[in-house]
Amino acid sequence: MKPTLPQGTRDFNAVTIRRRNYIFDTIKNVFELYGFQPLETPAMENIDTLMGKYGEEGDKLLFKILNNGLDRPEKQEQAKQDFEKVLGGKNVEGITERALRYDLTIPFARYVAMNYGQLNFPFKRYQVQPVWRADRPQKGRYREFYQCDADVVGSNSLLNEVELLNIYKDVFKTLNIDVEIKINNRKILSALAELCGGNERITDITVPIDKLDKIGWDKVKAELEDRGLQGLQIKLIEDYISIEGDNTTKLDAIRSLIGEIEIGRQGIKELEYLLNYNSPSTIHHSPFTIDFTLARGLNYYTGTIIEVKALNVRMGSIGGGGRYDDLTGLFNVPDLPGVGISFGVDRMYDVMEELKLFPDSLKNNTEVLFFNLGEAESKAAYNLLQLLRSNNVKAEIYTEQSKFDKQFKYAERNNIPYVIIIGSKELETNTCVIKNIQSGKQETIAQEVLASFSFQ
RNA sequence: GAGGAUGUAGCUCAGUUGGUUAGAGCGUCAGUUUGUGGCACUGAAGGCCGGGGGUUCGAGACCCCUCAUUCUCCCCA
Repeated sequence: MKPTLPQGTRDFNAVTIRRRNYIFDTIKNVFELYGFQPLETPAMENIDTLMGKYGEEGDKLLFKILNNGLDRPEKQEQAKQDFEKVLGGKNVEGITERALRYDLTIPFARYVAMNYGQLNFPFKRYQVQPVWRADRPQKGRYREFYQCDADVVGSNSLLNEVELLNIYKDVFKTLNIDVEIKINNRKILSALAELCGGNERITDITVPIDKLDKIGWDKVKAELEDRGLQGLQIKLIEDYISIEGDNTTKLDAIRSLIGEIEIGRQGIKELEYLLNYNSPSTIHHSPFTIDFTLARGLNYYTGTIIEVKALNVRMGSIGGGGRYDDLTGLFNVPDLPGVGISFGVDRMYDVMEELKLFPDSLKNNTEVLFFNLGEAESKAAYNLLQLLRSNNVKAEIYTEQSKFDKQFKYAERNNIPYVIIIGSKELETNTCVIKNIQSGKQETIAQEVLASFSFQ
């Protein structure tokens, strides 16, 4: 058979893994630095845990796992009936009762709800694991990809937002990725919705304006009309999205637009708090940008919302997050507020590769290769090999007794800087030849002093 | 879910208005060189031209179907 990969999945070679680990390690270090503790959850969850949490679209994108044992004779009749229902578009427990995780937030909420009694609140966890979505793959979109999340539950304090914003700032600064960190507040959008006829309009308003930078005002306007918004309301939304300038200017403008509404005032106050806390003297030079068109699709967000966009490159968002007042309510633990952020590592990788941001020092591999030039020769080499390893020198031996040509090429292609040659001559005199592949220089030394040779 | 592009050697790709036995570069293997790689030269192996059907005297090329990859929209990280 011809081997292939499932659509949207990838193998990772050594170089790629080293680079990915560089990103993972950077993020994890910052998470730990801010006092977050690691958590891992299973690749699969009960399907009930995930269904209905990501909107209609999300349900379609869940990878569902077929139950085992459907072919057992005593189950076949039931299985056929259940499958009929599946064909009608329903999920039936008899056919599938598990699904692959779609994000890290809902499994975390499930975990918090299950362990509510044991956790020490405010509870801060980070999680670095793959998620799966049955989306159609394209640039920057995969069916299996990693998310790195940090969340805090059990605290209403905006200090948590301050922390998370600074985590974003620190990670992208360390990795040298130029980003725009955009923030907004759902309460401001709620106030706008209220002015447009009620809070239940929020989706009709946010979905179109979220697309503004992509499709332009005319199309946004058309979509608003389709969704039943009318003259004065559309004018208001136009005024809203037309707000421009630095953060201070934007705050002034939004105040005069929706400042009459209580929830809007709250949202503005929160936004102002975050910007002042992070950069008290120079609000306009803040690394964070107010973006009133930022809405975010997930409807469980209730306060601050954040999204990170890489500059100088065409790529969807590489991170996002926000505050949710009642995530665990879905699992019968009400009134537990939380706030979290997520890093999209695979997109960050693509951005860094495109902008050539990976340091060369990541090519960390074997330092020494012992040639294999015969039975007795390789045995002598093997003893020295183990000696070097015990001195923490990354070393290997060529396991085939091949021509020099081959062994040299192996060293070259694997970027191994040194080869050590022990042939019959060296065997007799208890010496070995150390050759630097790059410079071509070589020297013969006694085997007993090899351990103190400095490879660099 | 909607639309576009591309499938030819291990890899990257040529292949003219349809015309003999399908090519190049890189890589692989062998040799020049049995204890010294990179460079050079010589030679070799390697192809159901994604799959199926059709048009034609004749299809890698044209038409239809199908599969795969990729990009855009929707949505998202």
